[in-house]
Amino acid sequence: MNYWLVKSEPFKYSWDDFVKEGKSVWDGVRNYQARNNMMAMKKGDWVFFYHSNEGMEVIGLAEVRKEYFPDPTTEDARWVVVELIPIKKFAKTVTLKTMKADDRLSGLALIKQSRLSVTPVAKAEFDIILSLAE
DNA sequence: GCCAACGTTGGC
DNA sequence: GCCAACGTTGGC
Repeated sequence: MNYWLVKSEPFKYSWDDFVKEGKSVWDGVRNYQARNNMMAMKKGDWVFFYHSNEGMEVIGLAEVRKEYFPDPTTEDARWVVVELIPIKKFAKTVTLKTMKADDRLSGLALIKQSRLSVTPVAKAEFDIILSLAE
């Protein structure tokens, strides 16, 4: 079991949109590192849902329902998507500020590679963020 | 294959 | 709105 974090600008696609649809095909990723992370996702992996730009916080937990397949929004065979389903919205969101201030999370890929839209989260980091969210 | 120019992301 | 970080493109 692995853990991940995906970013979305809430004006484009928010947690509420995600819940309303009940699932999401994570399309439009056009970055090799982000794509490689999606290709490493296994069914049942857990994924933090993060709001970038507005909010700047981890808002909920999702799960990988379908492993990677070709991105239906492009003819280009290089790009793939995964399908995610919402699990739960957190009682307390975890802000970027909180995560940056926590020494235990200094290695978080979200912080170190701030532009990457799909990042891995270590088990220890996952547990810490989850504990801050409840 | 190098690197300057350019575009995009996202925090502030 | 600004700009740092960084990925991509294209000329050489």
